[in-house]
Amino acid sequence: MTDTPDATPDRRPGGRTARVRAQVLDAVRAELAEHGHEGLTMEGVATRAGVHRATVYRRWRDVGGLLVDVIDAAGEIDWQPPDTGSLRGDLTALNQEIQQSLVERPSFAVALMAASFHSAPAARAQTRLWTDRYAQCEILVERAVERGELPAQHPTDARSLLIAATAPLYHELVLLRAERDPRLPERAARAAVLAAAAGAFSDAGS
Amino acid sequence: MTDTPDATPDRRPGGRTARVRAQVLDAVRAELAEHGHEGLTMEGVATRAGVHRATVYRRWRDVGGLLVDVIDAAGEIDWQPPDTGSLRGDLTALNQEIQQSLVERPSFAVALMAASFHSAPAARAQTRLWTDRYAQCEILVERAVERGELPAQHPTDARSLLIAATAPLYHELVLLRAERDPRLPERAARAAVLAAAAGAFSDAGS
DNA sequence: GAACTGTCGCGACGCGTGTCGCGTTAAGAT
DNA sequence: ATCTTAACGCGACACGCGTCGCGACAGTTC
Repeated sequence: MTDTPDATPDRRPGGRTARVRAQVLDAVRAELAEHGHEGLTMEGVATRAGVHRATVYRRWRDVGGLLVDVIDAAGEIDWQPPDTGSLRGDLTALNQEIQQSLVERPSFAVALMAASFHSAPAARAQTRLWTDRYAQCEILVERAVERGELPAQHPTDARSLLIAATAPLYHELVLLRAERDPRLPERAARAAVLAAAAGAFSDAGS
Repeated sequence: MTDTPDATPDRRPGGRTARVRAQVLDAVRAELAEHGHEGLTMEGVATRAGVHRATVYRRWRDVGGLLVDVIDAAGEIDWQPPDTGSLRGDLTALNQEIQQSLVERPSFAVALMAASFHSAPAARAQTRLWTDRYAQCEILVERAVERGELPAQHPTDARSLLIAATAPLYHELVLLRAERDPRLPERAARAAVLAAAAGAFSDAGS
């Protein structure tokens, strides 16, 4: 079921094993923050964690395995979507959060994306995390419908709306490597809301 | 000026040098198509090109250098944006082209993105290529204004509109790794056009 | 607390990658 | 046609990555 190779041995989860895991995962985050995804190496993690290389190889197999464990750990922290009182405000706040995570150097989010190209398990873990986040954000659309900001008779596809609102951020900052634009979060949110109001995300074709 | 390390030696660009370059670049494309970006290795390229490893290292330095040369070569082929008679049709056609390039296995475009995370020169070359393509597509918006599909008094920011129309494709297929959705190109194009008609991409704030 | 066994530390090994120096070949100049 | 030298072929080398087998340690159970 899980992609995690052997990161949490169920046979003996006690003191030392758990301590080694915590040391290694902390080392991964520290190495990621210090050297970026480029400098994330098995040997560096092992050395920083004060653990032998073979141990890291045995339990996590490769860099992707380390990322999977870190991603899953990140997915367990409870995250709440913004609630500003309006759909446009919510999407703007969400975009600002996304922009912040993509612009900070080094960016943990960018490191995950880069690693996902090299490890299928890491890619699946990342997809799981983002799918959960988008699902959690669907309540933004529901609240907007309740407030009357969106028409109720044309049911809006929440996922499409959310992706339309957030995709330009990733596209500009990650793929096009553009400079940070302080107005982009608000503009992308506004465009998505206007499209939604025009029925762009209702199931009925034009 | 150019990021290309030493791919085109200006001292002696004649017969053998040019032939080696052509062999190596062909080998890069073939290896990319056969093994994906994962299996693109200097030794594999050298072997397939019938050239010694040291030659490849000397002229292209690393895998990123090879990609830079291939990307620049791809930018020299003349590409024309679609012209279907309507903005929505143009954007839909553009999105279908993008989707095709991202879905085909192995995907040359995805390989470039993955490589761009590991080589700054390759990333710059890719950014140059995409910036050119988006600039070429601005004519789609100009034609739409001429046809009266978009209001002329509120000047539409062509780049923002194009990114809003195409970003969901990359987001779904590359980052979220969703399955191919035959209706996504048309839907993303429609949403962008509706947002543009509502003035979402004009310079004036809300 | 004593036996059992999962987990870790340790060192050695194979392998692929990247570099270097030298001799050879061939492109460009006279 | 001959010379100069840029570019390539070749083999050897160093280095880091990943694996393996063994012994030691510590968590679990009785």
